[in-house]
Amino acid sequence: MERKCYNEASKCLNVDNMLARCVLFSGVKPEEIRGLMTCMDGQVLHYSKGEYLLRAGDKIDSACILLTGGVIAEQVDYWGNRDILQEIRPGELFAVNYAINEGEVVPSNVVAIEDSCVLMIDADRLVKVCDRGCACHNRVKDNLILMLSTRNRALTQKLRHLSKRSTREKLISYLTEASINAGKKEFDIRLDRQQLADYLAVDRSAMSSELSRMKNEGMLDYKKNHFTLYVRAEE
Amino acid sequence: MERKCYNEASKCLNVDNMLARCVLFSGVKPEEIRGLMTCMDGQVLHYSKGEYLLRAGDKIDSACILLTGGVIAEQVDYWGNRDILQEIRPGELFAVNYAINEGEVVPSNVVAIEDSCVLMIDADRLVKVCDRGCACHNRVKDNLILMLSTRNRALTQKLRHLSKRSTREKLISYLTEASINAGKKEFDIRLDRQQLADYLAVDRSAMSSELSRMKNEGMLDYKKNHFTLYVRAEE
DNA sequence: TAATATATGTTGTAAAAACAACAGAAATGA
DNA sequence: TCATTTCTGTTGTTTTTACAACATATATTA
Repeated sequence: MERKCYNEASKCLNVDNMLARCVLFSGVKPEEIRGLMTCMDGQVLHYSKGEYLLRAGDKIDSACILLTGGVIAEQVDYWGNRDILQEIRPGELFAVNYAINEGEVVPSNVVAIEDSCVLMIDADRLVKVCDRGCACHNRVKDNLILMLSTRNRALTQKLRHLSKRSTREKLISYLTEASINAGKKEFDIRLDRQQLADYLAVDRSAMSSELSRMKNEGMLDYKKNHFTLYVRAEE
Repeated sequence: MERKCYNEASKCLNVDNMLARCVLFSGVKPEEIRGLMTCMDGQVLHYSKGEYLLRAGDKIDSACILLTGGVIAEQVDYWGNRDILQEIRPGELFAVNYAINEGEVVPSNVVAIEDSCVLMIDADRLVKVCDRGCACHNRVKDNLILMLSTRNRALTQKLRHLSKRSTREKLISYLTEASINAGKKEFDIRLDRQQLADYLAVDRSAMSSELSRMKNEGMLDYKKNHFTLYVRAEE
């Protein structure tokens, strides 16, 4: 695992444009990125395939952006069962929540599945606006707030569905939300059946059965991704 | 529902000290709060018991802090079934994620269960640091990042457990995390059985049975809130 | 268009969870 | 200390879900 500062590393990597397309740097011009990296002291670390970037239990002080390669977050339980939580692709920001809140430990391993370059940005430098008071640093901070807030919404939403005990209740929660978002009782959903089942953490075929039971009961109608909800008198 | 600016309303409410204890205003002196409220144009709204602060589907541009009284967030599905998601107490910040991301609709109703006073802060004014460049405004922004990040961690963590399909897997996920946090295989948990069951969205007695099954299999031992995990060879 | 692949729905069976009812342990308080 | 309440564990029954295997519908592509 070798370490370089961003401005040196970027000579070979040529990732300025890629970074400029990240939400975190939205509104920052590619040519401003290098200045930003100086003031945030961005460091680029190289990991070989199979090497661990983070291990469950670590405490960290830097947020990470994957520049090249690929890494995954994996959860390994006490008894050794492994579960892949997430695949992280170039341009994605990760570990930021644990870097900002330094006391908290990282809950999962992060491991390189290809040779990878990772940009590390110290959370304090990311959050505290530097003395030079550069406008783009403030912009990054605003972007960070937006990203955290967006993620928060998505998580809250999913959690509302997953907190329901039965498949039917999960479906009702999901479909109600889709209907609220659409602003009407007829709407399309973005997920296919398998994706929806995965999202709601249920079996696909069992979910299909439940949907058709609900259709028989007159609660709703659907064809593929198009749903219609019906209020009806209790029989 | 009547509306006043903060500095006027606070004459009767006397909530400067309470606000100063909120995480959002941590590090801001009580006497600075009023200046901050001027520059953020904080408005205080009064709602009578039963009145709706927000309805599912609304778009909003202000974050809310409950000053006095009590409100709840409730989810009502398309078929009219009501579910209380959250009780909000004085000092708590809510709706901030939907205010920051203006395009998104609020997914649940918020209704006053007592006569309540609510401080509304326009999200743009909260996030954009004002021209006067007051230090405490920047401090509030830092606090907001910390709050969003903390909440993000809690949600991610809960979601990791709830994404598991079976009670056993949920328990394994929860206990593994507790063990990682403790840094050893022996630890106390903060929740009692009913709270843990609610957190994992399973039935308490079924969860108790599962725990004792796991104990019989030699995976772990426990007494009340004290748990010990055992690695053991497959029999 | 035919052939193939993919997505969705259906059914019966096995497994798991919820539910209900109760017993015993621990905590609380008079 | 005893009575009462709260918490936890246990058991049997019912309900729900997962699972597997297959049927049908839809989409894709040769």
